[in-house]
Formats: sequence, C-alpha cells, structure tokens
Amino acid sequence: MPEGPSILFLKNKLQRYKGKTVSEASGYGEMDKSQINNIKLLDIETYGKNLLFVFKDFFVGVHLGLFGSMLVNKRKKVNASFALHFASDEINFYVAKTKFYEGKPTDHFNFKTDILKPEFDEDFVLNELQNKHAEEMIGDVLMDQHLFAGVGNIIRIEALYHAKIHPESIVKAIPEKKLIFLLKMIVDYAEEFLNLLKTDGVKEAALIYGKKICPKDKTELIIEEMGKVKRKTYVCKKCQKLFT
DNA sequence: GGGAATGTTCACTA
DNA sequence: CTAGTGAACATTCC
Repeated sequence: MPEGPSILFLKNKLQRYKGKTVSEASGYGEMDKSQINNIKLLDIETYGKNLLFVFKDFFVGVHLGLFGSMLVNKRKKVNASFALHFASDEINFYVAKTKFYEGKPTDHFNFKTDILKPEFDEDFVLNELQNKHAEEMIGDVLMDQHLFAGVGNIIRIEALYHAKIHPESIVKAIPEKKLIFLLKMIVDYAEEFLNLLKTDGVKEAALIYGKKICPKDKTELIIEEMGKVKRKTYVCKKCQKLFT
C-alpha cells in the first residue's frame, strides 16, 4: 500500500515511539542489526516512500516496495523481514527492504524534492525539470524518485489528469505555467491522498485511476504503458493535452 | 482461482 | 560498458 502519502500515514501512527528505547531489532532481512540494541529511537522520518528510523549516529530506511506492510503489536503468520522491539511493543514489517545509513537523513536525501514535506521546493524542482529533464516525457520524469520523491503511479496519473497534461508530453514543450500548475496539483493530490487513507477511500475517490471512462466527457480512457516506465497509465485524450 | 497491482533491485542478455 | 528485459519479493485484492 505504499506511495508517499501511505508512508507518511504510517509515520504518523508511530509518533508515540519517538524517544522510546529500542531493545532489539529482528527479522530475516540481511541488514546488520547489531547496532540496534538498547538504543533510543530519536526520531521517525520519511523521505518519499522511505520510512526512516533515526538513531544517534545512523538511521534505518524501510521500503515497502509493492507488497510490503506494517503491523504494530500484531503479527502475521509469516515472519517479519524487519521488526523493532520496545519494552512491551513491537513494530513489524513484512516484505520490506531495509537499508542502513550512516549519519543523518539530510546527509543522504534532499528534502526539497519530497512532495509531502514543507521543504518541497517548487522552484528547485521546476528548474531541475527544465534543465536536466527537458527532453523526457513528463509521465516518466514524475516517477523519478530523485526529483519527485513520494510520487507513485496513482499520484502521477491523477495529477496529470488534474493538470490536463498528457503523460507523453515532452517537458520542454510544456508551458512553464502549466508545469507550475502540475507541481501544485501533485502536492495538493498527495495531501488529499493522505486524507483519503483515513477512510480507506483512495481508489473510490480517484478520478481516472482504475476507471474506464473519463468522468467529465464520458469518453473511454486510454489504458496502457507509455514512455519508458513500465507501468500502466490512464489518459483521457480529450481532457489531457499532448505537448510535443 | 488467476491476473494484476500504490515499487524497486538485481541478474542476465544483446 | 550500456541499455533493455524480466524475474523476484514469506502479498493482496478483486
């Protein structure tokens, strides 16, 4: 269940563990867990789709991929790939990938590119888009986690629809005003996504993702892989303009 | 019950 | 060496 908002949603559920002592870490994942032993969990952060557990001189990034999940004080039948144990609580991750990072999150991640952070920097991202990704299709670039951390397939599909831009549009051909509007749509939709998670209504509320016809003009949606990214895209040919 | 899916990495091939 | 592909992932949801 993981696009950026889902990860932030999980983080918000874990706030009460901030400042608590982790007695040990477990799980079949290969990451070395020997340093996680009776140490204080200083903070819980996110960067895009990564959930970050911050300790004094290092932090652990947990990535749920497509199939991952998290349970607090509950277990599945299968073994957890990673788990943090507290005095009487435990956080269990299933089918999750973990990575050990030295230092602080800001040493490794540029928060200016995280669509869910207050630090998200529209000017920085716009500049990167126009200077380093000018020749690419917008639908492809949106999935680039270095520039749009937290954007997943649902967000890119819905945001492009809201912005009325066809995913196969070439970045440099899209008017700057349109790009700026798209950035706003991404941030707005990510926030809406987060709210929808509270009632589990993301799919129902989506305008075209998972649908067959455009809600506006009732024409059939195009559903296929476009560009280099191997994921299905949904497009309304009438509502979304192709810039080439 | 089968296929597809909110994602990424890694092995393999050309 | 690079770029493209396909599988894998203690899955889950129609």
